[in-house]
Amino acid sequence: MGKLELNKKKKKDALYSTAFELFTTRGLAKTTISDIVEKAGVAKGTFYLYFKDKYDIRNKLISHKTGELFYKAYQAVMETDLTGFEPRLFFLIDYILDALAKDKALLLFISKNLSWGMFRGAFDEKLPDDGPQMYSLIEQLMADSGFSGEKTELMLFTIIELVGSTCHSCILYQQPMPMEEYKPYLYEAIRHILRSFSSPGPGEGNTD
Amino acid sequence: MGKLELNKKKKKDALYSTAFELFTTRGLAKTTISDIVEKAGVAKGTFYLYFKDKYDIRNKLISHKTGELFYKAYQAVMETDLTGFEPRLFFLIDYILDALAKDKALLLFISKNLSWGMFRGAFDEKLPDDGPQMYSLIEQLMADSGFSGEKTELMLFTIIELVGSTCHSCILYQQPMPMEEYKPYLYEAIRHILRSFSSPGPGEGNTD
Amino acid sequence: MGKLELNKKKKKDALYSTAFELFTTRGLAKTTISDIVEKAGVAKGTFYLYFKDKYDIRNKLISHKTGELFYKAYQAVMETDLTGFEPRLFFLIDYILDALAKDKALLLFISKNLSWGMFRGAFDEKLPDDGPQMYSLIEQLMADSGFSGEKTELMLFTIIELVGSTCHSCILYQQPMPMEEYKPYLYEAIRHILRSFSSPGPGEGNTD
Amino acid sequence: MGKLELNKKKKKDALYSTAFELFTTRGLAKTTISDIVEKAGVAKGTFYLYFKDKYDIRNKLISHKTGELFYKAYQAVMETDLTGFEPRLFFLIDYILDALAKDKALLLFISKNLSWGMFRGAFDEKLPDDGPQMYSLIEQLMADSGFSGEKTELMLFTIIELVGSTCHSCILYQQPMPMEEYKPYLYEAIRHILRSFSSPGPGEGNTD
DNA sequence: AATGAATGAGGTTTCATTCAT
DNA sequence: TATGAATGAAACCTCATTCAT
Repeated sequence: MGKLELNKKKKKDALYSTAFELFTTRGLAKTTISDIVEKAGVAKGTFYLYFKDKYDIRNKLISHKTGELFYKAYQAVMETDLTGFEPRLFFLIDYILDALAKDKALLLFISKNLSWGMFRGAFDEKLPDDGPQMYSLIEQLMADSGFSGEKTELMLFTIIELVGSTCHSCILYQQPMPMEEYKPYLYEAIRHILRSFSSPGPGEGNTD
Repeated sequence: MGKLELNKKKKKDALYSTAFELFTTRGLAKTTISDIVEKAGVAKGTFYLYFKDKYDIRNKLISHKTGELFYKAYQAVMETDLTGFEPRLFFLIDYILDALAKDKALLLFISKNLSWGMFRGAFDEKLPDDGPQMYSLIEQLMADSGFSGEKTELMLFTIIELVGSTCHSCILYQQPMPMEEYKPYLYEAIRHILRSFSSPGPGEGNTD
Repeated sequence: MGKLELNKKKKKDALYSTAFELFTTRGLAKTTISDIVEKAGVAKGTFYLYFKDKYDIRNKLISHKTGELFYKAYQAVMETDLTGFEPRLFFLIDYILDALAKDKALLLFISKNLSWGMFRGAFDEKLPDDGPQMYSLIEQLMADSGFSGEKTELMLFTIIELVGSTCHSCILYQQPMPMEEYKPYLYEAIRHILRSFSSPGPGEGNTD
Repeated sequence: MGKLELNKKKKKDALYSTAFELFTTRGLAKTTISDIVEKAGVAKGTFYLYFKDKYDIRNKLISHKTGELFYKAYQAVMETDLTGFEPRLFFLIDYILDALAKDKALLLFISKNLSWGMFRGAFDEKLPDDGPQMYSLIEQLMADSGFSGEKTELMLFTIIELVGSTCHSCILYQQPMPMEEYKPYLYEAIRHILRSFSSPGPGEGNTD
């Protein structure tokens, strides 16, 4: 990479990290492009060389940050000796919840975006050099764990929405209780949900 | 109520309904106070007579609309012959999901705010003449159904977050599938969650 | 005075005193009519029954407050045994300076308006029931003191401007020194000014 | 200075001179920022690039205009053959009074600000490229004139306040008489004041 | 005489975007 | 590529004033 290219990347990165800091501290609506470029130490015009507007850089950041978090969680799973889908899934959830509990700004930022849309590549614009997509990582995990079955997607959807939504409330507002206290109930609920998808589906089996 | 008072209420109501319409059609960020007052047919100063700013009227609207929806659902439950907590709960959920499916603008507006905070009176400012609070309605429902037990709050929290979060995705984006298709799985999952809270709690019972 | 008349005067007085308080604490520009009526506990429309606008009540207040101060000073002089113009003049100045030093808000308010214009009835609008005008009080003082002479008006003008201007700086900002320290020099200067007007006027006498 | 820098200065200067013109013709309160930028031919945003608000540009203008006037007066003194403090002082006063009599708008603008605060660098913000401070100019004049003595500052203060205050009344309102008529009396008074500071101070010497 | 809800002109201020350098 | 002064539309908000009650 030439000197020019390096310099270019440096400015872009400065914009990314500054924007993230400002979005998480003062919020999207109260962050202006002027704020970002000033703190990043680049000129106003430079911003427009790389991003269309505030929402453009926001979307790219969400996509990037979420992907990064899942990828780290996935790597952590792979470094354990765990086998089987369920243990690995709980490890993954645990990892993510811990990370978010430690970085509430991040949680607030990706917020309820930690949901299904993210997994299905609903985002049009990605960081160009982003790694593998999240959904494929989970599929990988399931394949590696010998897990396979119908309705798998629905099961994942249900679990992800439940985890994302409850952790938002428990971590950020300690409502109705802190995450650590709620976790046992959440995991128990997830275990039951897994079973609800393993047993003959609604309307399929004999429910007499 | 005198002529003056009536006129006062009329203006305020015009602001409320116009703001709701604009928020749900073009979004909060793209709705200006000028838009609201112009469409409502009142002067700009009048807006500031009743609301601090855009966010003030938004919050009051969310609180009001959510409360209204729950109250209607509660009333509908009471008009049925259903007895027992579970059937009533499913009727309530069904009622709300149907209402939201029919009014996606409302869903998008109260969006993921259809969550725990709403139930616990976390909102400081209510419409002055708002009816009973939502949480007390649910408690009423449970008491009437002879349902009582510890961890009831946790159970409600878990279910509400799951329903709110999944319906957002299924109704608004048909992701991963339309609500009607997902419903059987959701209800089955809820049934299992209910059971997970009925059985001895995590770490409490014998889990051999 | 009937009950109605009394009530009327009460409201007007409330407006006067509230306006004075606000003008002296937050300044004219930052005081709104809304502020005044709210604090005075009367309705907005009531303000317009008695005053044209903010500047109207301001002018009437200045005129009133200045006249009041001079009248008190005059009365104080009259209660002493002092005779002769000079001793009485210095007593008068002393009285006023002390009063202003004790009430800096008042000084700031009548500020540099404590000047010639005030003495010559330059103000069009007076408080209807204001007492005798200031200039006639001084004339009275001079007549009572057996003082009379040409150029008397010029002498008074010169002294009043000097006192008003220097006390503004010394009392409010202690610049270049506090009033108490400056006073001896001021009085000495005034004594010399008196002499400058007693001696043959400029261009009149033989100045060889 | 580059083309860009020149253009920048041109805009700022246009704002300064337009603001001065409007402030002096229609007054501060009745001049809006919209008026200024429109007449100056720049965009509204440009104003906020250089000034905080109306009061900011006003203060900078007062400081600038007063300094300019004093500097011109000082230069004029230096071009004469006058020696000794008193003749030079009277020349200086004369110069300033004439200038103000010819430019009543300027007098009204710097108004009673032509006072002690100005001399002691009480102003925090100056035009960046402002010349020497006024007080140091007077000190220079006194040093050059071989004049030195205690209480010099007090003497200057007394004279400046007297001149500033009386000229305001005489020039602007011809009250109690036009400046030209009052001048002989003013100068005679100043001569006496000078003597009052030359003779043993109040309470210091034998005044029998 | 007194009220105070309603007005809306008109002010201030912000900020995304452009473009000459 | 990078700059940052300049723009000006468009937002916000205030407040003196009116007038029906």
